[in-house]
Amino acid sequence: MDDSSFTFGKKEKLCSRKTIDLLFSKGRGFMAYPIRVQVLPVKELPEDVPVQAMFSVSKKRFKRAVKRNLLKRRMRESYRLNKHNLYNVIEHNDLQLAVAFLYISGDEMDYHSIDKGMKKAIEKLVAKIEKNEFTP
RNA sequence: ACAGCAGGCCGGCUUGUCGCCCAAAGGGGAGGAAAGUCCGGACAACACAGAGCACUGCGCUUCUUAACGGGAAGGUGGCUGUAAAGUCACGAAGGUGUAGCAGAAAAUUACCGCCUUUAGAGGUAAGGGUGAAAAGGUGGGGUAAGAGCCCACCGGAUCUUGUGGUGACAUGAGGUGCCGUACACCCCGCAGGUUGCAAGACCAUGUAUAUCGCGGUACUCAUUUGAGUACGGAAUGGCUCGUUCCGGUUCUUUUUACAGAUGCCGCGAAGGGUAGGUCGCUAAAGGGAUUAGGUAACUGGUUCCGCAGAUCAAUGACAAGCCCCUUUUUAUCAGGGACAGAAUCCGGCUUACAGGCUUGCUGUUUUU
RNA sequence: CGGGAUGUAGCUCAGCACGGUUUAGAGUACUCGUCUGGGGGGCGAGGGGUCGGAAGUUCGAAUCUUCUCAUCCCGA
Repeated sequence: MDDSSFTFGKKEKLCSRKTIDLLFSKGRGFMAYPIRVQVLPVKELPEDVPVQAMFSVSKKRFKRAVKRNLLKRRMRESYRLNKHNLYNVIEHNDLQLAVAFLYISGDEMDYHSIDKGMKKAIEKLVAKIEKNEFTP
């Protein structure tokens, strides 16, 4: 684990509209309540990082932009602090992934509950990688 | 002191750990509404010789402003309130229309009643019920019975005129019996080209070409057309005139010549493709303090500051302390801290909002 | 982010516009009756609406005005 492993810069964010479209049409998903994860192995990410991630909260479930922003920020914070495990595994397997985290629950949860969910999600994802589900 | 009316301001604070965006040097990083997108501008692209009509919006006065349907101060009337105040309406002059049901009648009214009269017929708005609204009100005279028919007072309207005010208007004097209500339209004045930063400009990527315009080549072959006007069509536009552009009839048939167009090539438009980047993009009708003018909105001067610019989208998470609120006699503990997140930028309006501070005014009660 | 449209019976729509006053209407679905031995289908009758919500104008609002809440569409 190096020093920069708690950062979450622009390089690690999933920005390309094209890859997002591809992720939701071809990627595979699983649940880790209150989060739904959508994953796709990508050949050529534009930046030299193992994972590009994005976070999303439905407008239907939360009308107010303030609440959506708050939940996205909590998810991002939790991902930032827990991602090192995922990075290690991926570098071992020589992969690049595009990942989306969608907030599914209908009510506003505090940071600790979201953190629990995020840890569970990453564990599941790591397990799937170790079973070689994403190697083509 | 309590209750209330009108206005202004604030919109938790501090520290630590780990992070994000812009700049690359320090530094800076959500709001009063960033919201709704209801008005008005700036800015950009496109359109545009001009004139008239229509449509839409606004409509008391004076001022304010880049502009406004906003704001300030003020006027008149209706409604609400004991009051402070709030709210709605208001265009010189004039014209037209509508008012279901009920009711005699919704505006040149006559069912009952009253009066004249043999009857037919006529007069009448005092009384009646209907309705949202019923012919200014009270008293007296008058009359067949009644009525502004006449008179007094009161409430309006209108004309003449004096005074005050920049003005809307206010107020005094005199004249005229002139006297229902509500709404809408006509009319008058002012404003309005359209679309919006996903506007628009540039770069990168780059695959067949339907179609249209311009230029060139070939005139071998095939097809087709032939001056001008009436006329028709298109563009401009909400519509009309006008302007500009295009088409093209002429009794029929044949031959020849000339010129043009299409089939070929190039360029441009369009179409198709791309979904990446740069600019627009933040210094602005800017903000704070102070001062001068003005009742005020606002304007001028001086001085200081340089104040978010993301692009699937930053401005955060966690912890501790303080502050405020709720429960509790108090403290501890526990729970909670409104509405809400920039997206081209400004000026307003409207809507949402815990709690707190503050100025002026009104009413009631008590004391002096 | 910008622009625009629509909310009426369980469902799909009329009626709204410039004109305010009718019992808010049609199709389908539902219930009952009837024709049939029964089903389907036909015929007849019936129930079901605070016209998305709240204020205002008016004697009177689904309709006009203002605010508000949903849903949908278009734009590099």
